[in-house]
Order: sequence, then C-alpha cells, then structure tokens
Amino acid sequence: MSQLFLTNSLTRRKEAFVPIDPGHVRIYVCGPTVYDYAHIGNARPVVVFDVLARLLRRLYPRVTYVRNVTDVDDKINAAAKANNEPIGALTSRTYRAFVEDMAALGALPPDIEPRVTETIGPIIALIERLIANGHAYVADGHVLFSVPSKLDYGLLSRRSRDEMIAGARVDVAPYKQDPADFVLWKPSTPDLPGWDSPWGRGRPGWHIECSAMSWRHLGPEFDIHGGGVDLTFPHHENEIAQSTGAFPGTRFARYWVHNGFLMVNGEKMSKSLGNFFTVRDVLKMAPGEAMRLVLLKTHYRDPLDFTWARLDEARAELDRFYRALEAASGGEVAPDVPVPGPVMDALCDDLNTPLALSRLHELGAAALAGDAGAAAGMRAAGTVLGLLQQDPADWFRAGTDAGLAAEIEQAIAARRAARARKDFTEADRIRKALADRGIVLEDKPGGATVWRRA
RNA sequence: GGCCCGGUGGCAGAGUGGCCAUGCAGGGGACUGCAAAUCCCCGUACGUCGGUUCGAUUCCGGCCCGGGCCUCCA
Repeated sequence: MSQLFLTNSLTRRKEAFVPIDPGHVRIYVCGPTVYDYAHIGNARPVVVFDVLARLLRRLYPRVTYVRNVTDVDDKINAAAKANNEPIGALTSRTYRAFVEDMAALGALPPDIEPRVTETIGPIIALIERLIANGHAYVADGHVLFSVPSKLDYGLLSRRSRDEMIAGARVDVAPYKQDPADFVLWKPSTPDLPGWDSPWGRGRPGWHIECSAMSWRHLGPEFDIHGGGVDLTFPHHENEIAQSTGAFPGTRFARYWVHNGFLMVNGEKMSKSLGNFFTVRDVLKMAPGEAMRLVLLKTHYRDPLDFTWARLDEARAELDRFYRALEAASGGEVAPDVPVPGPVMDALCDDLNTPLALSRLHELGAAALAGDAGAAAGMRAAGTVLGLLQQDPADWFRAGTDAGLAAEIEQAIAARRAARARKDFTEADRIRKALADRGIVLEDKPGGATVWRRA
C-alpha cells in the first residue's frame, strides 16, 4: 500500500500520514455558510478535499468525512432581511443550491453534514466545559474565551497574543478581559435566531460550532482538519484553543491541511472589482468537469488564478482524455482495475494532482495508440480524481436534444452524398453550416463521419 | 508594521544538485478531396545579486516583485 504524505500546517512540513486508528480515518473540513450561491473560491476546498477523501478511501478500510453547514450567522441574518425571506427558507434554499453545484463539480457528499442549528446542545456543553476548565468567562450576557488562559495559543498561525493586539484591529469590546478574547456565546434579540442557555437566550459565536461538530461526530481528537488558508487565523486557531481547552491532554486535529487562495485575473475576487463568479456562472460557460479540472491543475497549496482561458484549456484537455478513452475502448467502462502506480504515487505525495494529471496524459497517449489497458487505468485514476467517469459520447455530445441530433445526422447524410458525387463545395458548405452552430465533424478512415460539439 | 506563501519556456504547471516533465497555444511535416482528430519535429525556461560546490533552476543569504492573513471570508 502506498504511504500518504501531507503537508501539515502545524509543522509547515510534509509528513507521513499516520492515522490514529488505521481502521477508521476521520477528517473534518470547514463547510459553507449558506446565505448565497457558492462562488468559485468556495469550490476549491470542496474539490480538493473531495480528492483527499477519495484517496483516503482507497488507502484505508473506513473513512468518516464530516463537513459542516453553517446555518446560523450574521451574514445569513442580513441576507434574509435584505431578501425579506424567512431565515429557514434562505438557508434551505441556499443549501440545496450548494449541493447541486458541488455535485456538478463531481464532488461526492461527505458522510456527515452537521448543521449548527442541530448542534446547539453540544455547543452549550462545550462552553460549559470551557468555563469549568477556566478558559472562558461570562460577561455582560456574553461568554468569552480567555486567550491568556491558553498558554499555547497561536501555535498554528505562529502568532503571539501580543502580535495580534499589535494589529490593533481587534474589536475591543468593553466586556472583554483581554483584547484577544473572542466570543463563544452572545445574546440574541427577539427578531433573530436564539436558543435558551445557562447564559440566557442567545446564539453561538462563529468558531465554537466547528469544535462542537467535530467533537460530536469525530470525537475530541481526530486525524485531519481541512479548510482554506484564510481560515488559519483566527478561525482554526480558535478551534484548537476551544477543543484542547475543553479536553485537556488531547491534540484536536493531528494534521492541518490548508488549500491556497483562488484569484481571478490576478486579483482577489470581489464583487466591487467585478470579477466575482459563482459556480453557476461558470457552469453556464463550461461543463462542471472542466471547472473541476481547472481546480486540480494547480497544486492545492498554491495560489490559483482563475481565467476563462484556463477553463477553455481544461475543456480541451478533457476532449483529449475522452478521445483517448473512446479510441482504446470504444467508450466501454472498463472493469474494476487498480489506479496506475504513477498516478497513485503522485497523489500520495501531498496530493500532487498536477503531476498525477501529467501521468494521466501519458496514459492518454498510450490509449490513443490503442492500449486498452491504459484506458482502463485512466478510468481507475479518474475515480480518485473525480474525472473521466462519463461515457465519451456524452462528453462530446451532451446538451444536444434528440431533434438536433437527428438534424445533424441528416446533414451528415446529405454531406456524404455530396462527397460521393465529388461535390466538395456542397460538402464543405454543410460542414461550415454545422461548424457555425458549434458542431464539428470528423471523417473517420473507414468512411464514417462522427460529430461533436466544438 | 508583524506572520506566512509563491516567482520555471507565449500561457498553465510539475520536478531535479550535472541528462525527458506534462498540457494548451504557436510554427513545420505526415495523414485527409479539404478539414477535424491523430502522429512526428521545433522553440536561449527556471525573478535578481552574491555565497557553498568540480557543477545550481534545484542548497544558503540579501534584494526586487506578486499574493494571503493580522477584521467577515474557502
């Protein structure tokens, strides 16, 4: 069995992955806050950790992958108010859209998708433990985490408490004992979501939910915690403080895995710059599989610059992959074969998807030369990468209804007749007319003509 | 200001102390009625200045540039 290596943000080094329980690997990833359609930056961790989960399932007998759904949040409250829509309606509608979009990107659902609204009990229990352990205090209706009470605070982000305060942009509320302290529980107004607690009606702070949900579903200590680099501080740092503070002697997550930031046209994606794209925007321009490939063409830790040219390039690469599958196996799905070693090795080396893809291209070249085994290997590799699982015919001709398909076949027949009588002007006119509608014809050696979308 | 990433050929993007990445785009050729696809061939690549070394894109240091975090953010 291949040995998996992962870059652990805690040590900043690539380490051999050794699970706590080799019989059951447990991973937690920060999921979406459901207040609006997912943007392409949201899609990156989903796809990256989908590949990691698929890989872990190949390597270990049992994997539990937990990704939370944040359905209590100030942004949600604000969006619901702006839309004049009940909060529950907004979150369930947005969650459904998220599920659809991520499925379009080929991401499998996690094993468990806990919601904050279903985790209030564990959140309160966790806060009570923190108070009992001297890491939290009640002040002015709030419960706050006492950062100075945790001597090891700042290990993940390598930031001392003094450095944080030097940033001077922390909100120094009067009820805080220390400027670095953060909210675990805060009072709620009657018009906003709230739950009864020992500290009155209120709602949880942002960070506590992940500590509570991971604890509930994976225990106080588990293998991998994933998320975007931008969450390293303060979110992940605070999660560690909360969880290890509530359960002294435990280490919370053993491996912290962070995906790099996504930019658009060299700039940070933002609504004000006009370069903000949702997954839906992209899906109007290209198949989800092409967007997935864009996300996997860059190593997960590196910054990724999204451009429409890259999306086109990814589609062109997939054309070649599917052509190879079609050439070697006629589109037949091969029986279960192992993932080719070179691909597996690349993925096990800190999820090196760009290298794995280059090896997929090498298999593609062999498949184009007629090597059916290479094609089967591509399919197998695709099960880990979440690519190449379609029938090539669907990839090349998806989105055309039966009527259009029949029309194209008619045009092909007419062109065949024209070619038979050497009327190449007419034959080329027919082909040009189809090309103008995005349909490309290919004359095969045997005399057959096939079509595909451009 | 503090902490942290990254700078590879037209573009994207791996990797390595001395020899091929890979893909896309481009040029030439084969094939084709012409195309498309495929195959073959081609292009001074490693931010910069020093250091270590027989030899550095690869190791070390300074500098320059880009980006992230320090506030909601994947």
